[in-house]
Amino acid sequence: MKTTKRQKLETAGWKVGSTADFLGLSPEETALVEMRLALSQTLRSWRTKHRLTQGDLAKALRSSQSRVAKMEAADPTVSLDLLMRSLLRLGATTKDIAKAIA
Amino acid sequence: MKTTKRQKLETAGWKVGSTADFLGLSPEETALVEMRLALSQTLRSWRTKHRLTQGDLAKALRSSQSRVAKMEAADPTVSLDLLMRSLLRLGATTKDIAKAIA
DNA sequence: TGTATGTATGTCCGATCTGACATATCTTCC
DNA sequence: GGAAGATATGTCAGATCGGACATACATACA
Repeated sequence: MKTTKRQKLETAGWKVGSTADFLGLSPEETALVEMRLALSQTLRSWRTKHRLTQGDLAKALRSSQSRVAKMEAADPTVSLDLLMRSLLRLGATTKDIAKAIA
Repeated sequence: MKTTKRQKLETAGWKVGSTADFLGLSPEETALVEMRLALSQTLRSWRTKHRLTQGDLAKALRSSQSRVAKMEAADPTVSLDLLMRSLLRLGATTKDIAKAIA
């Protein structure tokens, strides 16, 4: 794993090479976690770039502030679907999403 | 829209430029449909490449033949999450997925 | 310190998704 | 034509997800 990715995961509270592996996360599960993280970070960067609060974004998405917070926290109860839908509604393209998760 | 993409959509039963637009699909919704299609096609190609039946794949995924069929048909009841999880379990990487949806 | 603004966390119930089953519709042989 | 294997379609109960609300925590500033 590249150092940058490891840092991202650990920043989000995942101890790569210790906790994750100890928990027995399979490659798929790890990949899903990484995708969720990548998308959540992309979402936050889009939001802050536009100088929006989580509440503002929630309104734009017809969601709630708490859910936006969970999205950005890569909460397990947030699906990739929701993250992608949110990004798309913010004007992101499939290419942007592809770039984020690659 | 590029011709190739239009063909893919129409092959799957979507009349791009007629039904889709007539139904008033927003850009996000269209993008989601396209992603689902791209992933479903990738899934089918991976399966056939491995010479597996839908039943075989279902067993590997601990799912059912009918759900695999729906996945490959880009059925609206199938989430992007499920498609991605399935691809990952087949050995695809996040890069493969990114390439598929881009 | 206290207030205002923004963010995080926990819970709940209605909505959506999923595996499973039944059954229908192909294909490909004989 | 018909049997066998593969794929498609419809339905449903249980599982997961999502918006909403309450509330806790954080940061800034007077």
